[in-house]
Amino acid sequence: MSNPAGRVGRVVRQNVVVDNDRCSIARALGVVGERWSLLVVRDVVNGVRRFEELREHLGVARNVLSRRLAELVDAGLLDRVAYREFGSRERYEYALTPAGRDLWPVLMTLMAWGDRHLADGPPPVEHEHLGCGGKVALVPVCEHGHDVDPADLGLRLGR
Amino acid sequence: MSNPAGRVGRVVRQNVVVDNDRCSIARALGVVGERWSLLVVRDVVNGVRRFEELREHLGVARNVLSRRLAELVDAGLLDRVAYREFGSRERYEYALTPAGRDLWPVLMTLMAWGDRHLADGPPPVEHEHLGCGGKVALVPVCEHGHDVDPADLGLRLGR
DNA sequence: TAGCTGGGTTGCTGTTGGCAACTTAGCCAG
DNA sequence: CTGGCTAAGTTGCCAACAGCAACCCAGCTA
Repeated sequence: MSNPAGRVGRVVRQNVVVDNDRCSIARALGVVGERWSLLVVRDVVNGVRRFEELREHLGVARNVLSRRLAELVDAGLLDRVAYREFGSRERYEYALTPAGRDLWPVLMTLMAWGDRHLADGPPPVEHEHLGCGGKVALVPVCEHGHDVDPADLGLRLGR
Repeated sequence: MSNPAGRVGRVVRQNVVVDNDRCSIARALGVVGERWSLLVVRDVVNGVRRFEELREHLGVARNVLSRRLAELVDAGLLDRVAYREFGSRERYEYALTPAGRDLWPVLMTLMAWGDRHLADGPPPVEHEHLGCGGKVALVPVCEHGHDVDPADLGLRLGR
């Protein structure tokens, strides 16, 4: 590793370079980094759970969706659960697992970035605190309770 | 749109479905959703700025990296800036634009998710508040200052 | 003048994405 | 009990993109 400044435990602002296959970002992207994965998760979060609904809303080819869903089930982000409607045979829909549900902050930050940098109007969707109706954002806070200015954000290598 | 519950202004917990090309998540993924984009941004954030360094650290093919960098410059996430070292000709390195820098929350949430769900040990990197040394996380807070429990997070359609 | 180095481009090949057509399982109507 | 309908796929084919390796190019140094 060509990382002179990145000694263990040292706080640095740059040149914190982790071997790529140990990096959690790289690993996360290995699971949800493919073309439709996060959009599928987004739709399932939003209540679109069935194959045909997903295909129609996403405009994705059936075989691609089929593969993506199988991979997401496989990766433990979705569960394939049976359901049956009146006068129809048993079918399957897709539900989030806890791991899948935990992706909501990723979706939220992506959405915030898109709202900010790619918008052509007001944000089409906002997150809201059901308790009080206020808009919700993700803010960086340190374990001692300080609000953290992004400029004061450092990286520390673990052991 | 097949979205009976999603009337404008109505707060709902699911079936909030936005037309795909107006969705900020879809747009964001259109820019940073391709295979190496976020990893390149991550490396540039971490101080890896030059073509050869990026290529070596990411293990990506030159032509692919070349294309990705051009696209990221094009999309306004990176700037191609000249530099010159003693005894070398002028070369170029890549620096984050404000829009690129604003991706840090996306990287942070991805990292947190990977740390939580794909880890095989302690987190290799942590974010730290340079003021006090405390670990930093992104927490959902509403505009009225309440900490928001993820279970109390709703979606609201904009106009 | 020849060689080195960073930062690419070009050509070839293998994998993935996308479309369209076909399949399958159960329900229902005649 | 035959034929049609629907959701949820599967299969086949083609085009686009990723990956690898080889080559290029501009300026520096020897």
